[in-house]
Amino acid sequence: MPDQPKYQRRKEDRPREIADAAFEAFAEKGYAATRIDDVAKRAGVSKGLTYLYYKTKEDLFKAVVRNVVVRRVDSLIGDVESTELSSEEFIRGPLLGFMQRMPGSPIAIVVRLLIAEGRRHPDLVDYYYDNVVARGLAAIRDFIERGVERGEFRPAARELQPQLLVAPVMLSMIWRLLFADKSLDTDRLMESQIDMLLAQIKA
Amino acid sequence: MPDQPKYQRRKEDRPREIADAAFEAFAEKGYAATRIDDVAKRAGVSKGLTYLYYKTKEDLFKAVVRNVVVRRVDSLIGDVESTELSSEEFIRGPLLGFMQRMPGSPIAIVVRLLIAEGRRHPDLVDYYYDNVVARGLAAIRDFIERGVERGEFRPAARELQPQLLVAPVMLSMIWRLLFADKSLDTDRLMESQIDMLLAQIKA
DNA sequence: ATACTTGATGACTCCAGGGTCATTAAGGCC
DNA sequence: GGCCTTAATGACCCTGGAGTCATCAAGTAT
Repeated sequence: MPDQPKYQRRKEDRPREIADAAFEAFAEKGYAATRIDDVAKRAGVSKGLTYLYYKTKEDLFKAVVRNVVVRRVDSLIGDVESTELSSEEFIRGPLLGFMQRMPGSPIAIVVRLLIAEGRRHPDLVDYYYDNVVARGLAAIRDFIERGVERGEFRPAARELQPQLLVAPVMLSMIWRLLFADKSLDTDRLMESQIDMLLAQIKA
Repeated sequence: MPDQPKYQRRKEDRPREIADAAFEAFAEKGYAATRIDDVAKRAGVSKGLTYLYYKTKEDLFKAVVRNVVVRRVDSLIGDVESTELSSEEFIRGPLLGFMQRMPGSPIAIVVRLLIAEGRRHPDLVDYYYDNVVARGLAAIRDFIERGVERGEFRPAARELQPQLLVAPVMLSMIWRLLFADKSLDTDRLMESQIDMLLAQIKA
């Protein structure tokens, strides 16, 4: 019977592991119904340790949201600027692909958590707005502006509300969160929207 | 000192009054954070009485959702069929108006509650799907079909996904629930979407 | 007026679960 | 190998809030 130690000390990795476990738990049950004990078990850790790294359940919640958001957003926005495709090619290619992946991504779960708990965490909502919404909208506006300057879009394209592009993504997210079983061709939904928008703004 | 009775017995009205109070409370705080005691206070009633009419907190929640849903949906769907306007006039008039009112209506709050708590109440989600979503989508499809038959819409309009009309409503709801302060011209958003859709399907 | 039914009350029970802390032992250092 | 720091444990505390029930009194029937 080799006496393996009861645990390893892994100060560096614990916070992330706990946050990941918490994300899973929150995703499954929502904030209120998630038990810290359950988070700890998923992370393979005692309840007490969770409180060593996160002083309260709310702290943990905030860490989880910030975590997911930060990990995801930058990559996308980088893409928009680095591409060498024409505007239309970019929209129908990488951008459409990204939009289609959104409803199944962790961002969708963060959105649900925010809708559910946002009222009680206004600072979190602000954080999300600044780091995801505002930056996303700005990126779309920049992209349109560039298209206009290149002569690919009509100048009137500047009046377009970026939210028109986001709306079917939002609906698809909610649809999948609520009606996972009831089928809806969310990919086609986004394609159609892009068709309509391009028809409006193409030079 | 007139000896007014401590309470009246109002068997008939209590359930609705309690459900209304509960709706308010759930709207403000969400399901988990709402205390039955608080609901009772808002309804001007003792906690015990709440349990006379609704056996558990969950029962109360379900009653609230069913209540709001039932009260609202029928009126709308009736409108669609009774109108004598042309299809375009109807869309740009009453339908647009209805869409614009959605984000501020109790339906928006029910949507938030469902997103937050839906996972744990699948029967409620089904109920909502059958009574709101399915019927709403069917109404839109019927409306399009009628437009095609009248020669107002191109036959290809039949291929249109009704969700394209709903998407900006959804986004506006979520936007207002989360970012009440950050302004967004949701009315214009819906108008633009309708412009685009009509451009696609008009004969 | 008196008795009876039942709508309504609110003090009470009970426990789930967030948060604490005394204790343990991993693992680095000399 | 012995010592020390501190990551990690888990038994415990304690509050808040869902749900109960003995009791009261409003309204009704006789």
